[in-house]
Amino acid sequence: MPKKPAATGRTTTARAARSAGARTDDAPTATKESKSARTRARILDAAANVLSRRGFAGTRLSEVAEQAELQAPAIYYYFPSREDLIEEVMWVGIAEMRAQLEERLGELDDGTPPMEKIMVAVESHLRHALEISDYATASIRNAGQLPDALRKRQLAEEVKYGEVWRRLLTDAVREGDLNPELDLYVAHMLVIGALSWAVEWWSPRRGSVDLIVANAQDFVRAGLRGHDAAAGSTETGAAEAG
Amino acid sequence: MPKKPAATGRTTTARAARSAGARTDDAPTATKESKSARTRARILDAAANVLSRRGFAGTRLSEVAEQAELQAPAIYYYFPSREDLIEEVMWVGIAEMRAQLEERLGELDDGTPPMEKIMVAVESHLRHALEISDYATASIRNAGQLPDALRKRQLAEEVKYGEVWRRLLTDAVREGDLNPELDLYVAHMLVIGALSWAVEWWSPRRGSVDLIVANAQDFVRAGLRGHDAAAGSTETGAAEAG
DNA sequence: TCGATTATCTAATGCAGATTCACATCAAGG
DNA sequence: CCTTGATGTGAATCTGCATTAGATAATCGA
Repeated sequence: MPKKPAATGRTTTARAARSAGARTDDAPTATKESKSARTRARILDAAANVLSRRGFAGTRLSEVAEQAELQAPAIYYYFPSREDLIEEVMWVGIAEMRAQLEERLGELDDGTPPMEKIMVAVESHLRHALEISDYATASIRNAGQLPDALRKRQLAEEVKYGEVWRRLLTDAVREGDLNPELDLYVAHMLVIGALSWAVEWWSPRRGSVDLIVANAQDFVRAGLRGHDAAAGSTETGAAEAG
Repeated sequence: MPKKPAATGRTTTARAARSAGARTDDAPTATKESKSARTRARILDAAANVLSRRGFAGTRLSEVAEQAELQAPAIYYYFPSREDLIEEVMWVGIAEMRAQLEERLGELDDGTPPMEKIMVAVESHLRHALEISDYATASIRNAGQLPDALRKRQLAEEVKYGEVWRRLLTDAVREGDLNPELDLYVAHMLVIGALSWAVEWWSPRRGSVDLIVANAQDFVRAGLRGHDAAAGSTETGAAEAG
């Protein structure tokens, strides 16, 4: 009966090490558990990748195993079940997203205007989704197809991430930077949608991430602010009968 | 050996029937869209619904059958295989979307300014996705997870739908209605993303579709137009082909 | 080198779900 | 009624895949 490694691994799944890319190895003692941890991380990474491409139901342990360069049953040494593995990917996906966002926001000057913070958030979201992480893609693409049981933690993280955004938006409102005709929640979702959708169409051939970021920032800033004229001429003959 | 009904039938739902031209039989029994056709449509509708909720790999024929109120093997009387069934759903999804958009655009005055046409497109997309059709939701959510073999037709339709939008956007550019800093393709995708994402978060509890439409229109219009003070450095045209 | 703990493999097991097959049922006409 | 084709069914295959069991390898402290 072998002792399994950190079953419900939460933070620091050694993938933090990979993505942050900060250290090769700093603690001598860390090296020992590092092999096990690294295998676990390899599996998790592979799962994220497969999940992002195949979807929840389409994620086969055999494919995960192949990509992690081991045999499928070995996965059970690190995760109690397929569902647990997937759950962790989904959860880590958004958690990292929020972590990165808060880090970026933390680096800003106290006096930074709300709209500028939103621009930072736009960049953070896009870069994370496009450059860094299959986790984010997996998380974004599969949120809608996950059985409720698996969704809990992810949902909680999603809420937290949403709250950060929400705060930015309300700050912007207070500053008068937001088109007053916009419903805050709807606006929030429109922005997140514009950004999240990028994982569906972007590829390096579509232009540099920098280009995408710049465009998205322009688009979101203007969209949120609204045109001066927007206050008056909103009616498009479409939704007048509220 | 019973004679199967129109194999590659497109006359599926009443709605679909009107949208595209048939390419197979209709000469002998021109007016026979009765029970058989309706059963087929029921299956297709059920498949669209299941597909939109479960994803490609998660779509079980048993669930489709249950929703269509028949037994799973009966599906094979109308569709050669699970994949064919799914393929048709995906394909019809976007085809209808485009059909509706072109219909709406066709109703407009010749002199309608480009930006207003875009507003109509925004409304059309949202209403179709939110109100009318599981097909659209299924199509949107699963485009990224479909095996290439199944993707072909859908992709073709997607391109056509994209071309309609593209035309609207280039017209707006000609009119000087678009922020010149925006890359056309990226802007297009940002808009589609903001709209498509609605299927992930909207529910009647989030507000009326009218509200969503109005907000989206404001957001998109302002976002595309850009605001007057948008000055800076850009090398638009980086990804300007396609 | 030995044994113990850790890590991983190969060969079952068992189920779920697509597809097939061999009959039912049903509607309409003779 | 009885035939015939259109529809549909229930039970039987066949396969893919998660999960388990039972070894074997690798690592390491002594």
